[in-house]
Amino acid sequence: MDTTTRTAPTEQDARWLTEHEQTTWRSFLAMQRLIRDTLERQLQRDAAMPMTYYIILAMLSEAPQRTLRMSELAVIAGTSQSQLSHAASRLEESGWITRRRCEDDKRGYLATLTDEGFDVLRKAAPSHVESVRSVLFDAISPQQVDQLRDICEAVLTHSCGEESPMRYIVG
Amino acid sequence: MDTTTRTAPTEQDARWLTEHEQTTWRSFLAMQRLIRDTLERQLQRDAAMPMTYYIILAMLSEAPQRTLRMSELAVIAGTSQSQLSHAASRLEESGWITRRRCEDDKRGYLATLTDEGFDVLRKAAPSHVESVRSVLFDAISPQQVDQLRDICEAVLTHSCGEESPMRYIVG
DNA sequence: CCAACATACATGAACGTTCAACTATTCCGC
DNA sequence: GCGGAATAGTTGAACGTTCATGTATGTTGG
Repeated sequence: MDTTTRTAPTEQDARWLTEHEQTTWRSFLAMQRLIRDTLERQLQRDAAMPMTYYIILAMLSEAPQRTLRMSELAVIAGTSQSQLSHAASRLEESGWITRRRCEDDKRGYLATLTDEGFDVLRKAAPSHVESVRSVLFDAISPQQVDQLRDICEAVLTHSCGEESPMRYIVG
Repeated sequence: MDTTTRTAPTEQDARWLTEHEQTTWRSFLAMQRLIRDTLERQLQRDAAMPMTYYIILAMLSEAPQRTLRMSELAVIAGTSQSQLSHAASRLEESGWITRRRCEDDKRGYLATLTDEGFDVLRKAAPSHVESVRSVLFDAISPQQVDQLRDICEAVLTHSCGEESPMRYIVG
């Protein structure tokens, strides 16, 4: 839909995008697809896992004792609890994490990255980082890195400061 | 393509992210999740379709005769052919598009947005655009819009100018 | 204390995407 | 023209995500 002009004007309740915003938005969509597809393919090829799983392992690897409660892990990794639960089942099957009950709060579970999981992550990391670099950071100037960070943080604080229950943390 | 054997990934041949790049990357991931989730939920709630389908309908609506070849549509909408084929089947079931053989090239099919499909799109557009605005453009300054556009285009030209067969067009 | 509610997580069905075939048509060189 | 390769599109299976629901545990007000 052409969002800059309309056939039947109903100006009053719709705030349309300017032409400039429109092109920016489409560029953003294309860039976002490019980055996502690139990384997803690379990880699938080199480590046989989706990026979500990689992030889950990565977040666990940084936690004390390589261990986090499922709910915390979900927030840090940016997944829903349901998604994490399914993912954890697969990761546990693969032997890359373990789950055990949380003693203080028996509703909860603690997920721990196994040595094997850590190894998988260590092997997967270099080519993943290389992909991130080549698809994003090699393409933009240091100044643009700063600008991009500011933009991302502005978007995040704008949404998380108003309505959302702080669901999108930086990780 | 790097054909040098990388048997044991050591520090020296891996180009890791600087701390600054690291935080930028995580902010970007979080922002990208926020935007995607926001729009996906809004479209699912208000129009009962995923964003991919919305984009397909939108791209068709801008085409002459509201018609495009499947392969062109796939490129413009940023989907794989297979994805588009599946989506087109569902959209055809819903009565929002039609497909007919291309007479010049009988391998191809022409997809056309129906009046009903156009109506669905027109009804879905305002709240979608409102979401885009509120989640992104309301959060950043006009100058940052310019910066973001430049960044996106830099990323796109960087990748599409080297290896990729111009798969990520702006739409 | 205990009923009502909230939280933590799991589960299964529905759906969308990906990947690897597969069919049908066109293009190209000889 | 004819055989082989390339192109356009479809299909089905495998997989991941989402949504609604279910179960167990914790919390709280009367």
